[in-house]
Amino acid sequence: MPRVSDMKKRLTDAALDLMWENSYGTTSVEAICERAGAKKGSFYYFFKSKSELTAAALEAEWNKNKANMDALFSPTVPPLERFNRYFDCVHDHLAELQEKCGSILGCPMLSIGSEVSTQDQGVRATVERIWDRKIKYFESAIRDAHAQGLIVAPDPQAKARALFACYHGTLAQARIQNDVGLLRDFKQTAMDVLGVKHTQAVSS
Amino acid sequence: MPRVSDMKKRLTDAALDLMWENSYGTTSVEAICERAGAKKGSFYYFFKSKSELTAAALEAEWNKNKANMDALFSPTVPPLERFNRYFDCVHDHLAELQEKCGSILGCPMLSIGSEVSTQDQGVRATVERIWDRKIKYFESAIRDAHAQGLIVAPDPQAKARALFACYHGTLAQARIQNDVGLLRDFKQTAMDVLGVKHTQAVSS
DNA sequence: ATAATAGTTGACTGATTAGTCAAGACTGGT
DNA sequence: ACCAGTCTTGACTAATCAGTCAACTATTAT
Repeated sequence: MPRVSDMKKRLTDAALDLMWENSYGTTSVEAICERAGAKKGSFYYFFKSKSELTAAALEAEWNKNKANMDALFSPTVPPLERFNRYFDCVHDHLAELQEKCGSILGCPMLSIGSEVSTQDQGVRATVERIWDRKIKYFESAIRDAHAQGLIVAPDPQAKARALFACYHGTLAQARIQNDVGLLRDFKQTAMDVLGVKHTQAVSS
Repeated sequence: MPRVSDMKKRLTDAALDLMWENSYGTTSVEAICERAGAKKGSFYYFFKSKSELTAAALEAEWNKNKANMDALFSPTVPPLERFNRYFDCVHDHLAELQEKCGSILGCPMLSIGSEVSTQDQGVRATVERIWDRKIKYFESAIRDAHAQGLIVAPDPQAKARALFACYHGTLAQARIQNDVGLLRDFKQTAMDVLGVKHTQAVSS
Protein backbone atom coordinates (compact mmCIF):
# COMPACT_ATOMS: atom_id res chain seq x y z
CA MET A 1 0.00 0.00 0.00
CA PRO A 2 1.24 3.44 -0.97
CA ARG A 3 2.17 6.67 0.67
CA VAL A 4 0.69 7.92 3.91
CA SER A 5 -0.14 11.54 4.59
CA ASP A 6 -0.85 13.75 7.58
CA MET A 7 -2.74 16.15 5.37
CA LYS A 8 -6.14 15.22 6.75
CA LYS A 9 -5.04 16.25 10.22
CA ARG A 10 -3.35 19.39 8.88
CA LEU A 11 -6.60 20.35 7.19
CA THR A 12 -8.82 19.79 10.22
CA ASP A 13 -6.36 21.66 12.44
CA ALA A 14 -6.18 24.58 10.04
CA ALA A 15 -9.96 24.68 9.68
CA LEU A 16 -10.62 24.71 13.40
CA ASP A 17 -7.99 27.38 14.01
CA LEU A 18 -9.44 29.69 11.39
CA MET A 19 -13.07 29.09 12.26
CA TRP A 20 -12.41 29.56 15.94
CA GLU A 21 -10.56 32.80 15.46
CA ASN A 22 -12.87 34.16 12.76
CA SER A 23 -16.04 32.30 11.86
CA TYR A 24 -17.34 29.41 9.79
CA GLY A 25 -18.65 31.67 7.07
CA THR A 26 -15.54 33.77 6.61
CA THR A 27 -13.25 30.77 6.59
CA SER A 28 -12.88 29.83 2.95
CA VAL A 29 -11.71 26.49 1.66
CA GLU A 30 -8.88 28.36 -0.02
CA ALA A 31 -7.74 29.85 3.28
CA ILE A 32 -7.87 26.46 4.98
CA CYS A 33 -5.77 24.97 2.22
CA GLU A 34 -3.24 27.76 2.38
CA ARG A 35 -2.73 27.36 6.13
CA ALA A 36 -2.53 23.58 5.80
CA GLY A 37 -0.10 23.82 2.89
CA ALA A 38 -2.48 21.98 0.59
CA LYS A 39 -3.99 22.58 -2.81
CA LYS A 40 -7.70 22.56 -3.33
CA GLY A 41 -7.60 19.22 -5.06
CA SER A 42 -6.15 17.64 -1.92
CA PHE A 43 -8.89 19.16 0.16
CA TYR A 44 -11.58 17.58 -1.97
CA TYR A 45 -9.68 14.32 -2.03
CA PHE A 46 -10.19 14.02 1.75
CA PHE A 47 -13.49 15.83 2.24
CA LYS A 48 -16.42 16.23 -0.02
CA SER A 49 -17.41 19.63 1.35
CA LYS A 50 -16.52 22.32 3.82
CA SER A 51 -19.41 21.11 5.94
CA GLU A 52 -18.04 17.58 6.15
CA LEU A 53 -14.58 18.87 7.00
CA THR A 54 -16.03 20.94 9.81
CA ALA A 55 -17.77 17.97 11.36
CA ALA A 56 -14.50 16.02 11.11
CA ALA A 57 -12.55 18.91 12.63
CA LEU A 58 -14.88 19.09 15.61
CA GLU A 59 -14.66 15.35 16.19
CA ALA A 60 -10.87 15.53 15.93
CA GLU A 61 -10.83 18.33 18.51
CA TRP A 62 -12.94 16.20 20.83
CA ASN A 63 -10.53 13.29 20.49
CA LYS A 64 -7.62 15.58 21.29
CA ASN A 65 -9.28 16.80 24.50
CA LYS A 66 -10.87 13.62 25.75
CA ALA A 67 -7.94 12.34 27.81
CA ASN A 68 -7.63 15.69 29.54
CA MET A 69 -11.35 15.75 30.30
CA ASP A 70 -11.12 12.25 31.74
CA ALA A 71 -8.33 13.40 34.04
CA LEU A 72 -10.09 16.58 35.13
CA PHE A 73 -13.31 14.74 35.88
CA SER A 74 -11.69 11.70 37.39
CA PRO A 75 -13.84 10.13 40.14
CA THR A 76 -10.76 10.40 42.36
CA VAL A 77 -11.23 14.17 42.45
CA PRO A 78 -13.86 15.62 44.82
CA PRO A 79 -16.89 16.37 42.63
CA LEU A 80 -17.09 20.14 43.04
CA GLU A 81 -13.34 20.38 42.69
CA ARG A 82 -13.69 18.82 39.24
CA PHE A 83 -15.64 21.82 38.06
CA ASN A 84 -13.14 24.24 39.53
CA ARG A 85 -10.28 22.52 37.79
CA TYR A 86 -12.16 22.36 34.52
CA PHE A 87 -13.10 26.04 34.58
CA ASP A 88 -9.52 26.94 35.47
CA CYS A 89 -8.21 24.84 32.64
CA VAL A 90 -10.48 26.44 30.04
CA HIS A 91 -9.73 29.87 31.41
CA ASP A 92 -5.99 29.34 31.20
CA HIS A 93 -6.23 27.96 27.69
CA LEU A 94 -8.31 30.88 26.44
CA ALA A 95 -6.03 33.40 28.16
CA GLU A 96 -3.05 31.80 26.44
CA LEU A 97 -4.78 31.91 23.06
CA GLN A 98 -5.61 35.55 23.68
CA GLU A 99 -1.93 36.39 23.87
CA LYS A 100 -1.39 34.82 20.48
CA CYS A 101 -4.34 36.27 18.61
CA GLY A 102 -5.51 39.20 20.70
CA SER A 103 -8.99 37.89 21.37
CA ILE A 104 -10.83 35.70 23.82
CA LEU A 105 -12.21 33.11 21.45
CA GLY A 106 -14.89 31.37 23.53
CA CYS A 107 -16.14 27.93 22.57
CA PRO A 108 -15.73 27.05 18.90
CA MET A 109 -18.67 24.69 18.98
CA LEU A 110 -20.99 27.39 20.23
CA SER A 111 -19.80 29.92 17.66
CA ILE A 112 -19.88 27.50 14.78
CA GLY A 113 -23.04 25.77 15.98
CA SER A 114 -24.96 28.98 16.42
CA GLU A 115 -23.84 30.16 13.02
CA VAL A 116 -24.82 27.09 11.03
CA SER A 117 -27.58 25.55 13.14
CA THR A 118 -30.45 26.43 10.84
CA GLN A 119 -28.56 25.65 7.66
CA ASP A 120 -26.30 22.68 8.18
CA GLN A 121 -27.80 19.72 9.99
CA GLY A 122 -24.59 17.71 9.71
CA VAL A 123 -22.47 20.18 11.65
CA ARG A 124 -25.33 20.97 14.01
CA ALA A 125 -25.79 17.29 14.89
CA THR A 126 -22.04 16.89 15.41
CA VAL A 127 -21.98 19.73 17.90
CA GLU A 128 -24.95 18.24 19.70
CA ARG A 129 -23.35 14.80 19.83
CA ILE A 130 -20.07 16.09 21.26
CA TRP A 131 -21.91 18.25 23.76
CA ASP A 132 -23.88 15.25 24.96
CA ARG A 133 -20.59 13.57 25.74
CA LYS A 134 -19.25 16.60 27.57
CA ILE A 135 -22.41 17.00 29.60
CA LYS A 136 -21.88 13.48 30.90
CA TYR A 137 -18.84 14.72 32.82
CA PHE A 138 -20.96 17.41 34.43
CA GLU A 139 -23.77 14.99 35.15
CA SER A 140 -21.54 12.47 36.83
CA ALA A 141 -19.87 15.10 39.01
CA ILE A 142 -23.26 16.49 39.99
CA ARG A 143 -24.55 13.05 40.88
CA ASP A 144 -21.49 12.44 43.05
CA ALA A 145 -21.87 15.83 44.72
CA HIS A 146 -25.51 15.07 45.41
CA ALA A 147 -24.65 11.66 46.88
CA GLN A 148 -22.14 13.33 49.19
CA GLY A 149 -24.73 15.83 50.33
CA LEU A 150 -22.78 18.79 48.96
CA ILE A 151 -25.70 19.90 46.81
CA VAL A 152 -29.33 19.04 46.27
CA ALA A 153 -29.79 17.86 42.70
CA PRO A 154 -32.55 15.31 42.30
CA ASP A 155 -32.28 15.56 38.51
CA PRO A 156 -28.53 15.52 37.73
CA GLN A 157 -29.03 15.54 33.97
CA ALA A 158 -31.20 18.64 34.00
CA LYS A 159 -28.79 20.36 36.36
CA ALA A 160 -25.86 19.42 34.17
CA ARG A 161 -27.56 20.80 31.08
CA ALA A 162 -28.43 24.00 32.87
CA LEU A 163 -24.89 24.53 34.11
CA PHE A 164 -23.47 23.67 30.71
CA ALA A 165 -25.71 26.26 29.08
CA CYS A 166 -24.77 28.91 31.64
CA TYR A 167 -21.09 28.23 31.14
CA HIS A 168 -21.36 28.49 27.40
CA GLY A 169 -23.23 31.74 27.70
CA THR A 170 -20.38 33.07 29.76
CA LEU A 171 -17.87 31.88 27.17
CA ALA A 172 -19.86 33.61 24.44
CA GLN A 173 -20.00 36.86 26.41
CA ALA A 174 -16.28 36.64 27.03
CA ARG A 175 -15.73 36.33 23.28
CA ILE A 176 -18.02 39.13 22.26
CA GLN A 177 -16.75 41.51 24.93
CA ASN A 178 -13.19 40.21 24.58
CA ASP A 179 -12.92 40.05 28.33
CA VAL A 180 -11.76 37.24 30.58
CA GLY A 181 -13.38 38.85 33.60
CA LEU A 182 -16.72 37.06 33.38
CA LEU A 183 -14.85 33.81 32.94
CA ARG A 184 -12.91 34.32 36.13
CA ASP A 185 -16.09 35.04 38.05
CA PHE A 186 -17.92 32.04 36.67
CA LYS A 187 -16.75 29.64 39.35
CA GLN A 188 -18.93 31.48 41.84
CA THR A 189 -21.90 31.50 39.46
CA ALA A 190 -21.46 27.78 38.90
CA MET A 191 -21.67 27.16 42.62
CA ASP A 192 -24.88 29.21 42.69
CA VAL A 193 -26.38 27.21 39.84
CA LEU A 194 -25.37 24.00 41.56
CA GLY A 195 -26.89 25.23 44.79
CA VAL A 196 -23.77 24.72 46.88
CA LYS A 197 -24.50 25.50 50.49
CA HIS A 198 -21.36 27.22 51.70
CA THR A 199 -19.39 28.93 48.99
CA GLN A 200 -15.96 28.96 50.52
CA ALA A 201 -16.09 25.22 51.22
CA VAL A 202 -14.40 24.55 47.88
CA SER A 203 -10.87 25.70 47.28
CA SER A 204 -9.08 26.23 43.99
CA MET B 1 -38.65 68.90 0.52
CA PRO B 2 -39.23 65.80 -1.58
CA ARG B 3 -40.43 62.29 -1.11
CA VAL B 4 -40.09 60.32 2.08
CA SER B 5 -39.31 56.64 2.09
CA ASP B 6 -39.70 53.76 4.51
CA MET B 7 -36.97 51.85 2.71
CA LYS B 8 -34.42 52.30 5.47
CA LYS B 9 -36.73 50.54 7.90
CA ARG B 10 -37.61 47.88 5.31
CA LEU B 11 -33.93 47.18 4.84
CA THR B 12 -33.08 46.92 8.52
CA ASP B 13 -36.11 44.71 9.13
CA ALA B 14 -35.21 42.43 6.25
CA ALA B 15 -31.60 42.25 7.36
CA LEU B 16 -32.42 41.33 10.93
CA ASP B 17 -34.95 38.70 9.85
CA LEU B 18 -32.51 37.01 7.53
CA MET B 19 -29.51 37.22 9.86
CA TRP B 20 -31.54 35.93 12.77
CA GLU B 21 -32.89 32.98 10.89
CA ASN B 22 -29.66 32.17 9.07
CA SER B 23 -26.47 34.06 9.93
CA TYR B 24 -24.61 37.27 9.25
CA GLY B 25 -22.25 35.63 6.80
CA THR B 26 -24.84 33.84 4.70
CA THR B 27 -27.08 36.88 4.47
CA SER B 28 -26.04 38.67 1.31
CA VAL B 29 -26.79 42.26 0.48
CA GLU B 30 -28.68 40.96 -2.55
CA ALA B 31 -30.91 38.80 -0.38
CA ILE B 32 -31.62 41.69 1.97
CA CYS B 33 -32.55 43.88 -0.97
CA GLU B 34 -34.81 41.23 -2.44
CA ARG B 35 -36.75 40.80 0.78
CA ALA B 36 -36.99 44.55 1.29
CA GLY B 37 -38.07 45.10 -2.31
CA ALA B 38 -35.09 47.31 -3.00
CA LYS B 39 -32.37 47.46 -5.58
CA LYS B 40 -28.75 47.43 -4.61
CA GLY B 41 -28.34 51.09 -5.40
CA SER B 42 -30.95 51.95 -2.79
CA PHE B 43 -29.16 49.86 -0.25
CA TYR B 44 -25.93 51.77 -0.74
CA TYR B 45 -27.82 55.03 -0.75
CA PHE B 46 -28.82 54.41 2.87
CA PHE B 47 -25.89 52.40 4.17
CA LYS B 48 -22.30 52.41 3.20
CA SER B 49 -21.74 48.75 4.00
CA LYS B 50 -23.38 45.59 5.23
CA SER B 51 -21.59 46.14 8.52
CA GLU B 52 -23.11 49.57 9.00
CA LEU B 53 -26.56 48.29 8.11
CA THR B 54 -26.22 45.54 10.69
CA ALA B 55 -25.37 48.01 13.43
CA ALA B 56 -28.36 50.11 12.39
CA ALA B 57 -30.62 47.04 12.32
CA LEU B 58 -29.62 46.07 15.85
CA GLU B 59 -30.23 49.59 17.12
CA ALA B 60 -33.61 49.65 15.38
CA GLU B 61 -34.52 46.35 17.01
CA TRP B 62 -33.60 47.79 20.39
CA ASN B 63 -35.82 50.81 19.82
CA LYS B 64 -38.70 48.52 18.87
CA ASN B 65 -38.35 46.53 22.09
CA LYS B 66 -37.54 49.26 24.54
CA ALA B 67 -41.09 50.18 25.52
CA ASN B 68 -41.91 46.55 26.17
CA MET B 69 -38.79 46.14 28.29
CA ASP B 70 -39.73 49.22 30.29
CA ALA B 71 -43.13 47.70 30.98
CA LEU B 72 -41.79 44.27 31.90
CA PHE B 73 -39.20 45.74 34.25
CA SER B 74 -41.44 48.44 35.66
CA PRO B 75 -40.63 49.24 39.29
CA THR B 76 -44.31 48.60 40.00
CA VAL B 77 -43.72 44.90 39.41
CA PRO B 78 -42.17 42.83 42.23
CA PRO B 79 -38.50 42.46 41.31
CA LEU B 80 -38.29 38.70 40.89
CA GLU B 81 -41.58 38.72 39.04
CA ARG B 82 -39.98 41.02 36.46
CA PHE B 83 -37.58 38.27 35.50
CA ASN B 84 -40.33 35.70 35.28
CA ARG B 85 -42.37 37.90 32.99
CA TYR B 86 -39.37 38.71 30.85
CA PHE B 87 -38.35 35.08 30.43
CA ASP B 88 -41.95 34.16 29.63
CA CYS B 89 -42.14 36.91 27.07
CA VAL B 90 -38.96 35.84 25.28
CA HIS B 91 -40.02 32.22 25.43
CA ASP B 92 -43.40 32.94 23.89
CA HIS B 93 -41.88 35.09 21.19
CA LEU B 94 -39.34 32.44 20.22
CA ALA B 95 -41.98 29.71 20.27
CA GLU B 96 -44.12 31.79 17.95
CA LEU B 97 -41.21 32.37 15.59
CA GLN B 98 -40.52 28.65 15.64
CA GLU B 99 -43.93 27.97 14.16
CA LYS B 100 -43.19 30.29 11.28
CA CYS B 101 -39.68 29.17 10.45
CA GLY B 102 -39.26 25.78 12.11
CA SER B 103 -36.40 26.74 14.37
CA ILE B 104 -35.77 28.22 17.76
CA LEU B 105 -33.70 31.24 16.80
CA GLY B 106 -32.14 32.32 20.10
CA CYS B 107 -30.78 35.82 20.52
CA PRO B 108 -29.74 37.55 17.28
CA MET B 109 -27.19 39.68 19.03
CA LEU B 110 -25.43 36.67 20.43
CA SER B 111 -25.40 34.84 17.10
CA ILE B 112 -24.30 37.85 15.12
CA GLY B 113 -21.97 39.11 17.82
CA SER B 114 -20.21 35.81 18.22
CA GLU B 115 -19.85 35.49 14.47
CA VAL B 116 -18.32 38.89 13.80
CA SER B 117 -16.68 39.76 17.11
CA THR B 118 -13.10 39.30 15.98
CA GLN B 119 -13.64 40.87 12.58
CA ASP B 120 -16.06 43.76 12.84
CA GLN B 121 -15.52 46.14 15.71
CA GLY B 122 -18.45 48.31 14.69
CA VAL B 123 -21.05 45.58 15.02
CA ARG B 124 -19.30 44.14 18.06
CA ALA B 125 -19.39 47.47 19.85
CA THR B 126 -23.07 47.92 18.96
CA VAL B 127 -23.96 44.60 20.51
CA GLU B 128 -21.99 45.49 23.60
CA ARG B 129 -23.68 48.88 23.88
CA ILE B 130 -27.20 47.45 23.59
CA TRP B 131 -26.39 44.69 26.04
CA ASP B 132 -25.19 47.24 28.55
CA ARG B 133 -28.60 48.87 28.35
CA LYS B 134 -30.41 45.56 28.76
CA ILE B 135 -28.28 44.57 31.72
CA LYS B 136 -29.44 47.72 33.47
CA TYR B 137 -32.94 46.21 33.70
CA PHE B 138 -31.48 43.14 35.36
CA GLU B 139 -29.29 45.18 37.64
CA SER B 140 -32.13 47.35 38.83
CA ALA B 141 -34.40 44.39 39.52
CA ILE B 142 -31.60 42.65 41.42
CA ARG B 143 -30.94 45.74 43.50
CA ASP B 144 -34.62 45.98 44.37
CA ALA B 145 -34.78 42.29 45.24
CA HIS B 146 -31.75 42.68 47.46
CA ALA B 147 -33.28 45.70 49.19
CA GLN B 148 -36.41 43.68 49.89
CA GLY B 149 -34.35 40.86 51.36
CA LEU B 150 -35.47 38.40 48.69
CA ILE B 151 -31.89 37.67 47.68
CA VAL B 152 -28.38 38.46 48.82
CA ALA B 153 -26.62 40.37 46.08
CA PRO B 154 -24.05 42.84 47.40
CA ASP B 155 -22.79 43.45 43.84
CA PRO B 156 -25.91 43.87 41.69
CA GLN B 157 -23.99 44.67 38.52
CA ALA B 158 -21.86 41.57 38.69
CA LYS B 159 -24.91 39.46 39.47
CA ALA B 160 -26.80 41.01 36.57
CA ARG B 161 -23.95 40.29 34.18
CA ALA B 162 -23.70 36.73 35.38
CA LEU B 163 -27.41 36.10 34.98
CA PHE B 164 -27.42 37.77 31.60
CA ALA B 165 -24.61 35.52 30.42
CA CYS B 166 -26.35 32.41 31.73
CA TYR B 167 -29.56 33.34 30.00
CA HIS B 168 -27.83 33.94 26.71
CA GLY B 169 -26.08 30.62 26.98
CA THR B 170 -29.44 28.99 27.39
CA LEU B 171 -30.78 30.86 24.37
CA ALA B 172 -27.81 29.70 22.34
CA GLN B 173 -28.29 26.09 23.39
CA ALA B 174 -31.97 26.34 22.54
CA ARG B 175 -31.03 27.54 19.06
CA ILE B 176 -28.38 24.93 18.41
CA GLN B 177 -30.49 22.08 19.74
CA ASN B 178 -33.68 23.59 18.34
CA ASP B 179 -35.39 22.88 21.62
CA VAL B 180 -37.47 25.16 23.82
CA GLY B 181 -37.10 22.82 26.76
CA LEU B 182 -34.04 24.46 28.29
CA LEU B 183 -35.73 27.80 27.90
CA ARG B 184 -38.74 26.67 29.87
CA ASP B 185 -36.53 25.39 32.67
CA PHE B 186 -34.47 28.54 32.84
CA LYS B 187 -36.70 30.32 35.31
CA GLN B 188 -35.59 27.87 37.96
CA THR B 189 -31.94 28.24 37.00
CA ALA B 190 -32.29 32.01 37.18
CA MET B 191 -33.59 31.75 40.72
CA ASP B 192 -30.57 29.58 41.57
CA VAL B 193 -28.18 32.12 40.07
CA LEU B 194 -29.93 34.90 41.95
CA GLY B 195 -29.75 32.88 45.13
CA VAL B 196 -33.46 33.06 45.88
CA LYS B 197 -34.19 31.43 49.20
CA HIS B 198 -37.50 29.69 48.65
CA THR B 199 -38.19 28.74 45.09
CA GLN B 200 -41.96 28.60 45.11
CA ALA B 201 -42.21 32.04 46.65
CA VAL B 202 -42.49 33.52 43.15
CA SER B 203 -45.46 32.67 41.00
CA SER B 204 -45.78 32.91 37.23
C1' DA C 1 11.71 -3.69 -9.52
C1' DT C 2 7.23 -2.97 -10.11
C1' DA C 3 2.49 -2.39 -9.82
C1' DA C 4 -1.31 -1.10 -7.21
C1' DT C 5 -2.77 2.42 -4.62
C1' DA C 6 -2.83 6.81 -1.84
C1' DG C 7 -2.07 11.29 -2.40
C1' DT C 8 -1.02 15.72 -5.13
C1' DT C 9 -1.34 19.25 -8.56
C1' DG C 10 -2.92 23.33 -11.15
C1' DA C 11 -5.86 24.88 -14.25
C1' DC C 12 -10.61 25.23 -14.88
C1' DT C 13 -15.95 26.46 -14.43
C1' DG C 14 -19.78 28.96 -13.14
C1' DA C 15 -21.96 31.14 -9.59
C1' DT C 16 -22.11 34.65 -6.20
C1' DT C 17 -20.25 38.38 -3.88
C1' DA C 18 -19.75 43.57 -2.19
C1' DG C 19 -19.71 47.74 -3.88
C1' DT C 20 -19.98 51.81 -7.79
C1' DC C 21 -22.08 55.09 -10.66
C1' DA C 22 -24.53 58.14 -13.68
C1' DA C 23 -28.89 58.88 -14.96
C1' DG C 24 -33.46 59.39 -13.95
C1' DA C 25 -38.02 59.54 -11.11
C1' DC C 26 -40.82 60.93 -7.62
C1' DT C 27 -42.73 64.28 -4.13
C1' DG C 28 -43.40 68.08 -0.88
C1' DG C 29 -43.05 72.91 -0.06
C1' DT C 30 -43.66 77.15 -2.30
C1' DA D 1 -46.59 74.69 -11.74
C1' DC D 2 -42.13 73.70 -10.60
C1' DC D 3 -37.94 72.83 -8.48
C1' DA D 4 -34.79 71.26 -4.88
C1' DG D 5 -33.71 67.54 -2.87
C1' DT D 6 -34.69 62.59 -1.71
C1' DC D 7 -34.87 58.45 -3.44
C1' DT D 8 -34.65 54.70 -7.19
C1' DT D 9 -32.84 52.21 -10.96
C1' DG D 10 -30.15 48.90 -13.67
C1' DA D 11 -26.10 47.98 -15.63
C1' DC D 12 -21.46 47.56 -14.35
C1' DT D 13 -16.70 45.86 -12.14
C1' DA D 14 -13.57 43.02 -10.05
C1' DA D 15 -12.90 39.83 -6.68
C1' DT D 16 -13.84 35.62 -4.42
C1' DC D 17 -16.21 31.53 -3.79
C1' DA D 18 -17.05 26.14 -3.74
C1' DG D 19 -16.28 22.53 -6.29
C1' DT D 20 -14.34 19.50 -10.59
C1' DC D 21 -11.09 16.96 -13.15
C1' DA D 22 -7.58 14.50 -15.63
C1' DA D 23 -2.96 14.00 -15.31
C1' DC D 24 0.72 13.22 -12.35
C1' DT D 25 3.84 11.55 -8.31
C1' DA D 26 5.36 9.22 -4.41
C1' DT D 27 5.26 5.14 -1.59
C1' DT D 28 5.27 0.48 -0.09
C1' DA D 29 4.07 -4.42 0.09
C1' DT D 30 5.27 -8.04 -2.48
